[in-house]
Amino acid sequence: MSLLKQKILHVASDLFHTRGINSTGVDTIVAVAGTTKMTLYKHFTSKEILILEVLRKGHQDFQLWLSEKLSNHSKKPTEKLRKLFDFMEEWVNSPDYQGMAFLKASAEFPEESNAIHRLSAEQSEAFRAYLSLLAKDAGVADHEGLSLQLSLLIEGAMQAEHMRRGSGSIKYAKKAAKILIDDALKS
Amino acid sequence: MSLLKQKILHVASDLFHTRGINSTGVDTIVAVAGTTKMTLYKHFTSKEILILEVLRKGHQDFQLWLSEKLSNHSKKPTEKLRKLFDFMEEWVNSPDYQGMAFLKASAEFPEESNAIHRLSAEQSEAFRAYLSLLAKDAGVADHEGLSLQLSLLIEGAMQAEHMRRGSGSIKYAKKAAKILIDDALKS
DNA sequence: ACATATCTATACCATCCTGTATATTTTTTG
DNA sequence: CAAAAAATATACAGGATGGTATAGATATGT
Repeated sequence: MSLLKQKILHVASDLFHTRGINSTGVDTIVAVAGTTKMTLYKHFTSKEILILEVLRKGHQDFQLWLSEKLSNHSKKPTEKLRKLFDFMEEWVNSPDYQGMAFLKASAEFPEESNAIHRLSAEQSEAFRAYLSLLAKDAGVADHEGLSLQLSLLIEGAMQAEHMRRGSGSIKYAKKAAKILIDDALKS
Repeated sequence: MSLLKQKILHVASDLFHTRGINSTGVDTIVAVAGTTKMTLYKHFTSKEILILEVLRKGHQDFQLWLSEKLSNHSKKPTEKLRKLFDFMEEWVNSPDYQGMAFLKASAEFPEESNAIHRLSAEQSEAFRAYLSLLAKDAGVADHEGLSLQLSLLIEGAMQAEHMRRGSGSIKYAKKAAKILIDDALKS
């Protein structure tokens, strides 16, 4: 992938996160990225395509980062599950954290027929399915249920951390997760 | 308040919810409400003011509805706390449910300097404070912590229910809430 | 019936937005 | 160095948007 294309993707992701997707025009994106509209439209056939690629890259980066962190930490499934929220906290506090893009995207494009909305929903579901697998490996009977609960906590905490920074959302989400995981493991 | 003004507020709230705020033009609002732009701008000096009033009304309606339901149900604080998620479920399934507006609004207007964003953050915090009061009355020591956790679950569930309808988010949020409340009450 | 306030109808302006046309310059590659 | 590819500069079309101007219609209360 061309350097410029990467730069555009990164700048767009940043602007979408700080100003919102609909409120960010392509003129702003190319200005910040230090290029022109012609080049942008040579790499992305439309703004919608650009948005979709930003979402895809963001989700991929996050999933890769998380699963690598988890497998580096331990081979034992229950250890992984227990360490999950520590890594989520690390992710939120990492310098170039740009939110969970699909959360905002689905809010800005609420119609189910919309391609951006559908991709967001898929990513949200994929993340939950990943959590479900973690829980299953750890021997949780109702791993589907637990994964849903954990994803609610995480998505809620992301949202809250964005709305009221420094509210300690992650910290309390972590405590809640511990209680839920303990409960799910013993039954 | 004039009937037309109410109608405009209601239609705007509905359109904001189904199509998004930024994607809904004032032309569309007046067309659906069966009136004209002149009338709209006589009642609301700008689109931003309209958005703010929609948010205020939505939040007020919800808070009134919930606190009334809770006090009608029982006078005992612990009973109220335990019944909370049942009413949340009822709210989500009610015919004219239009989401928790402040969640989406804060996503569409992410800048902290923005008036809409600030109101959203205030409402989110007000809701959490209300939950904290419920928990405190029920004798929960760390009522601030529990209220934060419950609000994460609720906001996460609202978001999820909007993204993947019929995912059973509320049902599992309710189970999680029960576990967290039990844990908080016994310690 | 008269005066006042509210609502409608319609046209319009200025601005912003996505996307394209055209021509020129820079970079890469053989 | 020459040819091809990629990037720039700039201007502009076409449409949507928020908001206003003007003038007429309808309703309300006295």
